[in-house]
Amino acid sequence: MVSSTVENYLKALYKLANENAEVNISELSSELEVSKPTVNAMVKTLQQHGWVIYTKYKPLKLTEEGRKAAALILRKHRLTEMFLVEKMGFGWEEVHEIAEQVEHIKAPALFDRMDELMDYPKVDPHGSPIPDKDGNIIQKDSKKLSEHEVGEKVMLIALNHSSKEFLEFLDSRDISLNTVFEIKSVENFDDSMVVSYEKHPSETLSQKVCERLLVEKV
Amino acid sequence: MVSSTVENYLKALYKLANENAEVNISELSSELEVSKPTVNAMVKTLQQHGWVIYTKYKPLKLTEEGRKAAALILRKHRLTEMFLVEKMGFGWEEVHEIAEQVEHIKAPALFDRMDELMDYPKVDPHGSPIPDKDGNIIQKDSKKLSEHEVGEKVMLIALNHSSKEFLEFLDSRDISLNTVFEIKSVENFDDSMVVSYEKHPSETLSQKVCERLLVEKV
DNA sequence: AAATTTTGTTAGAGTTATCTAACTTTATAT
DNA sequence: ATATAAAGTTAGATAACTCTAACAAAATTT
Ligand SMILES: [Mn+2]
Ligand SMILES: [Mn+2]
Ligand SMILES: [Mn+2]
Ligand SMILES: [Mn+2]
Repeated sequence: MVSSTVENYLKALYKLANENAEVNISELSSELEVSKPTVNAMVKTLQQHGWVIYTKYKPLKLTEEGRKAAALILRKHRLTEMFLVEKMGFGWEEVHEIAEQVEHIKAPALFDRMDELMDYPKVDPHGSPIPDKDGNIIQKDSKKLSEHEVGEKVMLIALNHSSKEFLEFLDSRDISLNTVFEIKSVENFDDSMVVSYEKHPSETLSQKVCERLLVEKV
Repeated sequence: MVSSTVENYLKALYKLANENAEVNISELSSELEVSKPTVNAMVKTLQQHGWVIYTKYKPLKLTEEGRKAAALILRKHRLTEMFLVEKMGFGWEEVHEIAEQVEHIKAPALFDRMDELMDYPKVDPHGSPIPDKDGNIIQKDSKKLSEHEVGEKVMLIALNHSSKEFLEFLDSRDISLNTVFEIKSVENFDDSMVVSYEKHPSETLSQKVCERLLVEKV
């Protein structure tokens, strides 16, 4: 049976492959905060599972089977997060750590039941898509808030990175998924934006924040 | 952090200590289906945690701290089982395997939330008591059905052993917790009992079954 | 009391997952 | 083109958890 350690490497590889197609040992090493020799050894395990194509000194390529296996772990992670929020009353900033553990549980029925009880949600509490049982994943196309212009009205549909600190910042400003922003102005100096949204007639968001908010035009 | 392997040894030790007070390496070895040298090594780890008193060639004694640590794992196991049955619609025969994994998750808030959502249940789906947050456990006193006599009316409050096969047998006879039996007769030859209960005017239960049903007089 | 069986320990080894140190290969800069 | 830096690999070690084989101690039987 695949250990949670191996599953975490696969997940990290999947994440990096979504950003770059080809992935370096070094990237995986810093993503997972383990040494390069450790990654080097683990890559051989991933290869034995048919999840990665590996040739000495060449960048790693995730295979289709690897992509699917990773998506099925993400499915468990995201169903868990959604279940914790929707059915158990946790805040969106509390669920990632728990899901990081629960995603390794080998009990398909548990996750299918969560799925059913929530009536087959399409996204997790942070707006990330939930892969289906075959590992298919529908990525809604969205743009960063920072790429939009003054006067546009956009709705928050997902987050780019979702650290606890960032989520708590959003909570403090009453920003949640589906919040509709109107862009009032963009500061040339630091690319910060002034936006308005329900109950907040004027709020300034730093560029860092605007890059992490994925929105679609309304 | 304590690994799930170590936690499983502690649980097994707790279980055996409840039956015998003193526990042998051999007993643990067969309970967990690992070799005796493996147990011998692990006992030294348990000792380092202060969970067991160990002297070469002497039987093991669970310490008070060990008892408490074990009870807290059992708490997570049983809350999980109850949650799966009460809130997620699983059958009582499906939940043990899942709980065996979930009990190792390090997220106190998850289990406290389950507890709260179920309004602090006292027993799991098999009638076993759920320890409180301090590891205190209230064992309801009950007798085996086999120890009762003709004419008595008793209610099923817990199960002695709860293998999937046994639970499925009970399902097939519509026997569940709180079922009230009236003992119609006891067969001297094989100690089987004929009982009646709701919708079952006459059902024969083997001695093996009667020994696994924990009941109290009504 | 001696023999036998059961129980427990030690020794030695394998697997997984990790590290550091040293080296090699590839990429980048001068 | 050469030097330097970055990336990748190999070697060797450690910790956790497991095994089998061999031996020692304790308990049981004869
Ligand atoms: Mn997450
Ligand atoms: Mn994880
Ligand atoms: Mn159980
Ligand atoms: Mn377990």
